[in-house]
Amino acid sequence: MSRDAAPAIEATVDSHRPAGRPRDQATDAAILQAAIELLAEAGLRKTTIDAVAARAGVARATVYLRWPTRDALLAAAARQALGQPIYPLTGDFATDLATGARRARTALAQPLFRAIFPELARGLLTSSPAAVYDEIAPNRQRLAAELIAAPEAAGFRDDVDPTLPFDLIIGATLNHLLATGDTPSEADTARMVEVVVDGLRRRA
Amino acid sequence: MSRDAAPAIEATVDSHRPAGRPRDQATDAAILQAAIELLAEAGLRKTTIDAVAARAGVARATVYLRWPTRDALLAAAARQALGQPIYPLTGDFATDLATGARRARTALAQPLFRAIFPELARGLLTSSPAAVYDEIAPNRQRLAAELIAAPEAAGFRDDVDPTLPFDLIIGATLNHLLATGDTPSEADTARMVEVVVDGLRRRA
Amino acid sequence: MSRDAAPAIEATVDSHRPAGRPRDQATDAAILQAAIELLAEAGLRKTTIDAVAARAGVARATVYLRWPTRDALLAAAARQALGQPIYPLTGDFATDLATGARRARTALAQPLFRAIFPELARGLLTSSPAAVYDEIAPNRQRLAAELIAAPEAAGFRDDVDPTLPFDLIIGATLNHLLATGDTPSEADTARMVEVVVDGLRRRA
Amino acid sequence: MSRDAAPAIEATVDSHRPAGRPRDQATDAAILQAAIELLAEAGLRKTTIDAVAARAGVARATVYLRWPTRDALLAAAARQALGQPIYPLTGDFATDLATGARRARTALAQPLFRAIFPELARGLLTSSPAAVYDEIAPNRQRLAAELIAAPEAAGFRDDVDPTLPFDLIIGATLNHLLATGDTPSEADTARMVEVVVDGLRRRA
DNA sequence: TCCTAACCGAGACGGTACGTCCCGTCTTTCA
DNA sequence: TGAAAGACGGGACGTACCGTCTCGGTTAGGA
Repeated sequence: MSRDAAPAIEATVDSHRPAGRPRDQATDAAILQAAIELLAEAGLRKTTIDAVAARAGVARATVYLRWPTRDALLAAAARQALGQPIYPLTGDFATDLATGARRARTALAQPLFRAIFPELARGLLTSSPAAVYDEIAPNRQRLAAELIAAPEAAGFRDDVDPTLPFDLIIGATLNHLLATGDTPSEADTARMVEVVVDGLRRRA
Repeated sequence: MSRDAAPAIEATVDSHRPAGRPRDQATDAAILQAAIELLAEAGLRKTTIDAVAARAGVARATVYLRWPTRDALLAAAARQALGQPIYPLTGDFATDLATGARRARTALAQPLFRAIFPELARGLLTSSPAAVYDEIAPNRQRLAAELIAAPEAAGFRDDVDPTLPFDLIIGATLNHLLATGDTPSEADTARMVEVVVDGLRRRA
Repeated sequence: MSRDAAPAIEATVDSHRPAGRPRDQATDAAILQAAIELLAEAGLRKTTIDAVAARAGVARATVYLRWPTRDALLAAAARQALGQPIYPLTGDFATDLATGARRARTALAQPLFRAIFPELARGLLTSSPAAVYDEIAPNRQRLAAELIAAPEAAGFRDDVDPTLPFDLIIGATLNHLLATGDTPSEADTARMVEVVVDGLRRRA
Repeated sequence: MSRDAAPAIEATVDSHRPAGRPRDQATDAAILQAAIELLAEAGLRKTTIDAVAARAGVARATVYLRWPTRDALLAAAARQALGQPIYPLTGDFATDLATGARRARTALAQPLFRAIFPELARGLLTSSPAAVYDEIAPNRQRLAAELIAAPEAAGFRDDVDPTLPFDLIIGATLNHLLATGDTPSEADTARMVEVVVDGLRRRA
C-alpha cells in the first residue's frame, strides 16, 4: 500500500482525501488482532463477528464497514496472521531453502495455524489463489527466482518448475501435519531439504 | 459403530439384531451420495442438512439417526468421496510412487476435492488425524512399508522417514493447487517423481 | 374461520391433521399475552420481537413461525386486546347506544389503548380495514342493523347511514382523547348520547 | 423555542443574534417538504432520516441541527402538512360547522393523511396533546367559542361540552375512515351536520 | 479585511432491532 | 423401532436505521 506516497510537488492535488470522517486505522488493526486471537484461542467456530467486535471494543456494524462478510474478515485475519516475513536470501540456494523449511515448520506448528488453515484453504480454493498465496508466502516466488539466477544453479536440473523445491518442502510439511497432527521433527526437516536439493542435482 | 459386524457363523449370537424395524442400508448411501453431489455442485456452505435430506428424499431426523452432527456427515462424505482405492504395488518403488503421484494429481484436480478439502482439513486438524488420514489415503502407509522392504531400497538412504516420499509428492501437488489454483501438469508431475527418487538415492 | 367444523361422520377424512409435530396452541396465547403486556407496560417502541419472545419464554424463531413480521404480531395483539365483547342488545336503540358509549369510554381510557392505537390505526389504514375493524368492534354493524330493524326506528330519520350513530359516539370519544389526552366524563358521555339520539329523530 | 420572539423595541437586547453563520431558512422548508412528500409517497416506514436528507439535498447532520429526533421531525411534518387553515367564521354556527365538516372530509381523504395519522396519533397520545392538537386544528377551540357566544346559541342546550359538536363531526369522519377505509360521502357529511345541529337544539 | 463561530456535506461509529437461515432436539403420526 | 414431517430453543448472519461524532470546507457577520 504505497498509498501515502506523498509526491513532493503535487501533494495537494494527489492526496485529495475522501470527504467525511476518515476511518480510524487503529480500528482496522484492533479488529484483525481480535480475530486472530479468537481464532487461536477459541477456534474457527467461535470466532463470531459478534465476538470479534466485542473483543475489539467495536460495534458490529463497524466490522461490516471494512469486510463485507465473516469469510472476508477471516481470510484477512489469516493473511495477517500467517504472512511470512521476507527473510534475506544469502544467495546460496540450499541454505535459503533450509531456512525456509525451518520457518515453515515453526509457523505450521502453531495452534493458530491449525485453527486458520481450513478457512485459508477455503479462501484460496474459491477465489483467485495466486495473488493471495504470494501475499502470504512471498518467499515462494523469491526462491523460484533465486533458483533460476543463482550461480549454483549450474549444477541443477533446469527442466523443472522453479517453484518445485518450495512446493515440495512446504507441501511435505503440510501433508505431514495433516496426516499425523504434527510437523516433522527438526532433524527430519533437515534431511528432507537434503533429499530435495540432491534430487535437483544434474545426474552424471 | 458395529458397522462391520455380521460375520456369517456367529450371527445369531453376536449380532442379536436390535428390536424394531431395521435401518434401510440404501438410505445411508442415498444420504452420502446427496451430500457428495451437493458439495461438488454448491459448495460447503450450501451443503446443509436440510438440503442433503431434501435431495436424498429423506427426513432431516433420519440423517441424525446416522450421523450425530453436520460435521460428522461431511467428514463421512469426504472420506467416501476422496477415499483412494488401494492399487496393487508392483514391488518397484519408483514405479509405485509415480502411480500414486498420477492418481493424486487426478483426484486433486476434481472440483469435488476443492469443495471438500477445507472441511476435510478441519476434521484432520481438530480430531485425531492419523486414523482418518490413513482411511482416506491408505497408500501412504503401504508405500512407506514398501520403501523399507523393497529390494531396491538398498540403494536408498535409510535415515529418512519412510513416509517422506509420499508426503513430498502429495504435499507438493496440494501446495501447487493452493498456490496456483491448479494441479501441476502431467509432465511436471513425472519430473517431480524423478527428483524425489533421485534425492533418496545414497550418495557416493 | 370455521376451520374446526368437525363433521360427525367423516371426521377421519376431513380432519386429516397436517403431518409433523402440531403447533402448541398455548404458545400462540403466551406470545400474544406477552405482547399485550409489553405494549401496556413499556409502549410500542420497546415491544420488540426479542422482548416479546423473552417474556413469553419462547424462541424468536417461534414467533416468526406464527406472524411474518413485527407489524403483523402487533396488529394481532391489538385485535386481541381491544376486541370488544358483543353485548346483548335490549332492542331499545337509545339504551343500546348508551351502553356502547359507556363501554367505549372505558376501553379507550385504558393505557393499553393509548399504546396500541397508533399501531392499530396504521394497520387499519394500510390494509383492507372493513374486515379488521368489524373484528375489533362488531357492535358497529350490530347497532346499525338494530337501527334499521328496531320498532322505535319509526321515529328516526331513515335517510342517514345506519352506522352514523356509532361513528358519532365512538368518533367523538376518540377525538376527545386525541385532543385532550382523556376520554370525556361519564356525564358528558351521557349527554352526548342524548344529543345524537335527539338529532336522529324525525322533525315535525 | 423563542422562535416567535422578536418584539420591535427590545430587539437589540433580546434577540442578540447568535454569532456565526445563520441557518438557512430555505433548508428548513426543504427538509419538511421532503418529509411530507416521502410520507405521502412511501409511507411512514420508508420515511427515514437518510431518505429525507437525500431528497432534500442535505446532509443528515443538518437535519439533526433542526429536530432532535426522527419523531420530532415527523411530528413537525405532520403539523405542517395537516394544519388546517383558520377559516373566517360567519357567525352562524350551523353554517360554520358544516364548513368545518367539509374541510375535514377533504383533508382526511388525502393519502397523505392516511400515511401520517398513525404517527400523529402516537405523538398526541404520548406527549401533552392539547397544545399540539389545537395547533393542527385551531378551529376546534374557535367553534367552541362561537357555540358559546353566538346569538343562535339561545336555542341550543347549554349543558354540553362546547367542543362536543366539533368532536362529533371530526370524530365520526375519522371513525368512518378507520372502519371503511374512506371518508363519508358529501351528502352523508351534510346529513351528519344536520343530525348534530338538531341534536343540540333545546327540546320543548 | 480579517477572525471566528456556526453551518453544512460527508461519512465513520456505537448501538439496536429486524428478518433469515441453520443447527440439533423433540413431538406427533404412520408403517 | 424406523421414518416423515414439522415445531421448537438457540444462535449467528447480514442489513437497515438511529443518533452522535469527527473531518474538511464554507459563509455570514463583528472586530
